[in-house]
Amino acid sequence: MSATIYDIAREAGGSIATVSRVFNKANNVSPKTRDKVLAIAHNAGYHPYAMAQGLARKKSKLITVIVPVISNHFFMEVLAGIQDKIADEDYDLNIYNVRISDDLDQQVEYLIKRGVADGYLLISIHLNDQQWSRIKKLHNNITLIDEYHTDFDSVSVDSVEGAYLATSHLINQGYDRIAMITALENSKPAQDRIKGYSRALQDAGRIVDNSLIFSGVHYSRDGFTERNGYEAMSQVLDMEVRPDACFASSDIQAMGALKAMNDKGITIPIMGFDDLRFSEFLGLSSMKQPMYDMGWLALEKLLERMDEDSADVSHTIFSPELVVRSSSVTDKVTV
Amino acid sequence: MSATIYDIAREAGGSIATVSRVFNKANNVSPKTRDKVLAIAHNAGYHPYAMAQGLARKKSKLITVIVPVISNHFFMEVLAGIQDKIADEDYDLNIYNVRISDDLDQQVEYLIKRGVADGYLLISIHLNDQQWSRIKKLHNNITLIDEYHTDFDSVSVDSVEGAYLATSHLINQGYDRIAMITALENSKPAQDRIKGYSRALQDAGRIVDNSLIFSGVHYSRDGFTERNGYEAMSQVLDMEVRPDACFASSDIQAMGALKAMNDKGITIPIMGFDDLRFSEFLGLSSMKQPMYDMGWLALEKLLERMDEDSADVSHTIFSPELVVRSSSVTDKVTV
DNA sequence: CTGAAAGCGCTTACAG
DNA sequence: CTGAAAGCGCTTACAG
Repeated sequence: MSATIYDIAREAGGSIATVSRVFNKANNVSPKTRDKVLAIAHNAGYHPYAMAQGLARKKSKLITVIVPVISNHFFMEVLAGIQDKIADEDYDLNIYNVRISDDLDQQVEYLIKRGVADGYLLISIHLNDQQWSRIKKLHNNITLIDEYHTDFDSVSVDSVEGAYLATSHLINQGYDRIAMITALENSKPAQDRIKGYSRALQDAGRIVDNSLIFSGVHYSRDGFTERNGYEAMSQVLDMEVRPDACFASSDIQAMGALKAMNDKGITIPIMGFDDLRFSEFLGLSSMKQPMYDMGWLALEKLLERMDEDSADVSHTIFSPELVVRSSSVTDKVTV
Repeated sequence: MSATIYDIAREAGGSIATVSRVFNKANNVSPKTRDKVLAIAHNAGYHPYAMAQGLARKKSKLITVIVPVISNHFFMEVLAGIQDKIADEDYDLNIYNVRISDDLDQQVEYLIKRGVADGYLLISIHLNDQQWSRIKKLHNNITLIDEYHTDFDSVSVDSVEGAYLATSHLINQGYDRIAMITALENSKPAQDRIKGYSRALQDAGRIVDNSLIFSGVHYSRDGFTERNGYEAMSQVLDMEVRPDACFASSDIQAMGALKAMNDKGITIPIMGFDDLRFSEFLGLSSMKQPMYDMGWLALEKLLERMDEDSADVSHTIFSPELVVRSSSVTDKVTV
């Protein structure tokens, strides 16, 4: 270890309390003393040891973000919002990754029990009721992003509605046989999007045909990959009675689907979901999720909660917004 | 705070030393005592408080990754490698973001001085000699990724060579007027790639024409964006004497460039740099960087360093690999 | 404005 | 196999 508060105090001819005050920006230190301490500290490369501060204060001035290892574009954008917001605050951010597996809840519990942060932002962590109630007992300052539970503050997007709108957009243009490209079966967002797709069809008086729902073969990242979309679209195009439009459960899959269509020389209208940065450059129609805003807002909520223990639980649910580009527009598609 | 070691010890009718031993997997505890402590602890939701452990042990069992806020695909892939590697180790990972600005070195210094981690992985942090030597004094366990400095273990890619190979690939196909799309002028990788581009031209007996180097207008994320590439390519295509090929300093810019060509109905051969996941699905030729391996290897080096203080400094420099797809292939491009 | 002292929750020789 | 005690590096009433 390098210099400690004792070293600085000795050299400055003062007490450790004074050194501590200087670094805690207390106002009850004479300018003279302050400058002296600061100079010596700078010279020695001294800075209070975070672990010791944390223990003494019982506060770490740290916000922990917990996110699945499947780091994707969604997470990157949410994180950008969090980072921009925290830049204004007197907190540090640190990010922990958890693996999506059976012990997901244990991993989250472990991170919270160790108790390094003053507040936690959980992104895309989906647990069951019982698991959430165990978590609830561990800490009061937890905000959920991309997940909903009555006991926690949360910021999420209505995937069901988004898929409903996307599918309706296709229906309204007169398409008959609308295929869907989905992801891993037990992925929460994937399920929600199938639900919205099905409802839209039903509300339009159509029958939901499960043979029109494709999922590819490769499931890395829960199937939200270009490859998965490529495979699924290949299957779609190989059908005897070819679908005349397609809704993909993510832009990243839609991108693979676009390539599959290109390789086969067949194009059908397609919609994605997410509206990633690059989608505009693919001419890909999509459902826009306010990812950046979600991150920003979630942190804001969390900080409020940390201030005000007893505030009512707050839930914000954004509605995805239809963004129409060339990929789903009829006149561009029909020859 | 919730239960402490004292609570558990009291309830178990033992001393805190024993409780501590149980949680530290020491072998000198009777099975009976161990089980009892574990049961009580589980019930109380107890786990040693990381800050206290860190202070007492003077070790945190933590590796910190420091990365610019400009989180991009490169970083995502590197991180994936780090994460997969650390899964086998008895360490936790946490990620801190720093802003790219004049006080970048200060931010890094601050994070290291607070001293929460046992080792640091710095990704894409570019500093000058003087700044690096200050950092060097702060901690012995620091590994650089995507940066080279004699004093630190490092894992990087030869951007100059990569750009050289990319440009040569275009030259070898007989293109005459090869434009380059670059990024922010003072971005290190951008500079290196211009260098490689220029050298390749010179070695082929060509003259480097600065009016063929375009950089777009928008510089968010240092100019490594779809938008920037779109703008730059629009300029390229508007030239009176149009270039007959183009090297873009990143795939993300190449993607925007592809769109610009599409919008104008003009196509010229193009190469990117990075070989991102989606590039295969765009048919984009590129220079492959082993991002995942870089992350994995860097962590390995760091752990070795933590074991063996005095080992020689180690540098690994990967050579990017040419990946040819349809975007740069002649017969597909010339009508 | 400054200092002495208790306390934060743990780990780890040391002694038994 | 177990316990008493010192120590990790700080913060923060309390007293002056």
